[in-house]
Amino acid sequence: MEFSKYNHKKVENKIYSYWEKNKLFKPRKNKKTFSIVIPPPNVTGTLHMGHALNNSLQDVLVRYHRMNNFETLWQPGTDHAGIATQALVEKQLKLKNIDKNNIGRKRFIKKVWQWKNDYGGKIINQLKKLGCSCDWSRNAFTMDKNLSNSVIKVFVDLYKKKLIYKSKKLVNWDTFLKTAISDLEVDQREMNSKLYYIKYKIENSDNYIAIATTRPETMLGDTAIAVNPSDERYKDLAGKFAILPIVGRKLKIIQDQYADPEQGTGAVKITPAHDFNDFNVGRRQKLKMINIFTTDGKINENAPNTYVGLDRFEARNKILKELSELQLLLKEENIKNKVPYGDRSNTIIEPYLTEQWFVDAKKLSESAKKIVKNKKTNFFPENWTKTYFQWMNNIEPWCISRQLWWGHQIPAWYGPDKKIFVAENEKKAQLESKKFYKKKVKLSRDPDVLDTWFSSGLWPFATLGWPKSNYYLKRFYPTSVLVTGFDIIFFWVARMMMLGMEFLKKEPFKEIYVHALVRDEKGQKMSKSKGNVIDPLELIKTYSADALRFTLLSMASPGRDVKLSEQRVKGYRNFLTKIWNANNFLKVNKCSFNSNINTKRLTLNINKWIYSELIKTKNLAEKHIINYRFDEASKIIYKFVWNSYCDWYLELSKTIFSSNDKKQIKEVKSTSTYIFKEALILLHPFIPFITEELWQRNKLGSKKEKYLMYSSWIKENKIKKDKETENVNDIIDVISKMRSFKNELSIAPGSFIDISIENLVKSKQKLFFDNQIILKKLGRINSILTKDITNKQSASLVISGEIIKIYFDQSVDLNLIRENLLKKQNKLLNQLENISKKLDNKSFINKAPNHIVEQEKNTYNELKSDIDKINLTIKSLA
RNA sequence: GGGCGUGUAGUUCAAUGGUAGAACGCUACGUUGACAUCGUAGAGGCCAUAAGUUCGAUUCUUAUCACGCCCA
Repeated sequence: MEFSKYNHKKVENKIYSYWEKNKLFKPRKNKKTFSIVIPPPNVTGTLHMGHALNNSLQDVLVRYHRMNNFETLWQPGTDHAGIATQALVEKQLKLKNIDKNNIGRKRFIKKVWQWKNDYGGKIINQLKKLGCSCDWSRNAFTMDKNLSNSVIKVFVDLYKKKLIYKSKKLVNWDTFLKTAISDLEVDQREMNSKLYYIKYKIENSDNYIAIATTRPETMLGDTAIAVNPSDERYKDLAGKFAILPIVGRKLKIIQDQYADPEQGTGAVKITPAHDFNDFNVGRRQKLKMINIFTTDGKINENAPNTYVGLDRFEARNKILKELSELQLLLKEENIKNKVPYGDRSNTIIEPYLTEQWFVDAKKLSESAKKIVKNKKTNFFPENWTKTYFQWMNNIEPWCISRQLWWGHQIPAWYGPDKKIFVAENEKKAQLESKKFYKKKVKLSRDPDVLDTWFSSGLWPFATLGWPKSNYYLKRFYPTSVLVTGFDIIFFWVARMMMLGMEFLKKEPFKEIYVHALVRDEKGQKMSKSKGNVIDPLELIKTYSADALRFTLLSMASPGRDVKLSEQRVKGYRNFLTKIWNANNFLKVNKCSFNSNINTKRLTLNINKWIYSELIKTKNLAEKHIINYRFDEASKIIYKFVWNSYCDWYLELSKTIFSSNDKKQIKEVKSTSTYIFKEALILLHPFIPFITEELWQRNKLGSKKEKYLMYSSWIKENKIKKDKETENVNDIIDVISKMRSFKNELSIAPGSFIDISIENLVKSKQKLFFDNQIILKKLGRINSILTKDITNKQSASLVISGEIIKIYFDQSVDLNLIRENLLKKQNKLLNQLENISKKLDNKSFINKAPNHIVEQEKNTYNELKSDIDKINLTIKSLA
């Protein structure tokens, strides 16, 4: 009979719309709850391997809990990604020759929304291709009305608590995007740079003081020179003045611990407006702060005329040229240093003096730390706790304002005298200003928007409806687990913890499962520039979403990166085919899926055996899922389906099918389908598509459990230890050994042979006779004899201390057999020697635990008996 | 400089205080009315190096050497 092959391309889309149509992803009321909020992908994003891993993991958890009677919510959504989205739309407009400044803020934002509505759903559809079972009816977006309301409320609230403030500070300034960014968005890259040694003339003297700098152009903003108070070389110069070359400004030579006598010349120029360390020196020493850059990194009017308008790097060259003409450039040194780059713009970040809004992260971090310390929130793997604390303990004020248009505009209004009114809307701000000024004044709103991570920080509760109280918030907050990559522990996780604790007084998640990065098969980070990016959607197209998911899950070992190779995906695609074909086998044998079986009343050993294997597998898989060991869980189920069920059980069942025993056939028919059905249920969280397809094809839904997605894993968890299931293991062992023995002796594996079990004990003989149909078929045995045939060539096979004689018609090389046996014997002798050494060791006998000693003694005896039997056999070969 | 992690079969990875397992790859063979996207069998490892703890270390401790990541 010919069967159709599994075609995932036809199946997966169809199945997904079936789930959606029947609204299966919505939470169903139940006693226990389980909830996850998705790490919202950027609305500009497309699905990459990181997403694929992240969401496969979440989907397994969600599907597992949904099946097993938890009221389960997977809250989805996307992030508005301020900079990325604005840049993207700006670029598109530019192609149409439209400048955003010409159309103005309002119209520009309209354009962004239009883009979002047209293309923003792309990644959501890609998540669907992966099989994600999010409740899409609740799909959220960080710029949605209700989320915006939460953002405003949080801002106003924190401002009132003085946890948000405005301040003039040095910030990381992106001269390309013309906005401030947070420290986390700065990438420190090691570069080959030059250290320039420059002479500054001492006032009223012919002497010079030499300083070293990697950024000579910033000298235009120098306001002092610092030396270390302990530095004898400069004792005399301290307090005097140097003349800033080119500019001519007088610079006081100050003493400050910051100057490191070991570095450069020991004297250091101080540019408080353009260097974080110098800024601190400037504050301590009350120095003037001179800003020399425009927002786009050009020299401003605070510099000599010839420099104004020059780009910062042009200015550097011009300065160097001029200094060398003035013979003030002492030398250049090649060095390696860290240069700050903006992770979005890829340009060098400028420390820049501006007024920005800050969150007092230090205060907020206290309860966020406490909750982890008290183990209300746990990291898995646990060592991420350290990373979390390390950052929390050294937390800096968080700069939250961005000079962008796309995002949550800061709810702050300014009066004519720059007095700040923070309020939920303009009306309220007006009211407050009226109170203050005693009359109506014109207010202007702060043009800046909030850092995107500010709104993502509210994600776990804002998406559930906060600040309104509703069923979802009450039911699903705190969420059960956050599944995320380690790269955003600071960016995102820490902030959700802080804001969640501040506003809900409860931790946002009970557990944080931190997964690794997906790399290519050589262990390299995937990047477009390297060209080693594997597109998950391509893999889905070729091998199916199920195969991709299974691959990622089986490789998700804690604390290890996932090195993805296409071969693995292919391998798991084969697994799907295997399942498909097993189903075909059941159909060939007219196994009906609807028959009820009472698993307690199984009579056939093989049925009892496969049932107990099923329970074992379920127990382990359950344990592994709860412990986030998806690698182990997927492996154990894989092994059960392929090795236990297909390789052995179905093979064994063939012997029954070809017999005449109607009763036995009936039991096998119903057991095989029953086990298959249960296997589909176990497999479903990992490979939802093919399991659903088979569920439907076989009409496995009952009235009580219509949907596979709602079918619980089997409840039974006791594993019966009885002789009958053990017998099956023995039979399997005998068959395997027979096969390998034949192979070693180069006997055609297909040939039927006679064996004699004369030397076996009675109970073992019984085993052989009880299972002779199986043994004859799978072991390819003609007849099982109880008397030795003396006139035939034979060889002896030793199985756990028992000898079975095997006869063959074709002539076999006796030397081959002998060699073979000797090889085996040697191996055993080595083992025996090791064990007897142990047993001779008195301290081992005295100190090792009893059961280990017993165990060693047993192995010793077994080995000895095996060796003796082999000896006998070798002798008999003569 | 501080912190974290990883070195186990050709490759990717597990497990374990009582001398090691899987998958893929490789080799040989192909008998069976589910399946060649398959079956059966096989080869393969001083568990990075050194010292210590222990009756016993691949496993615990320390050091060294490699590699990776994060923070300054």
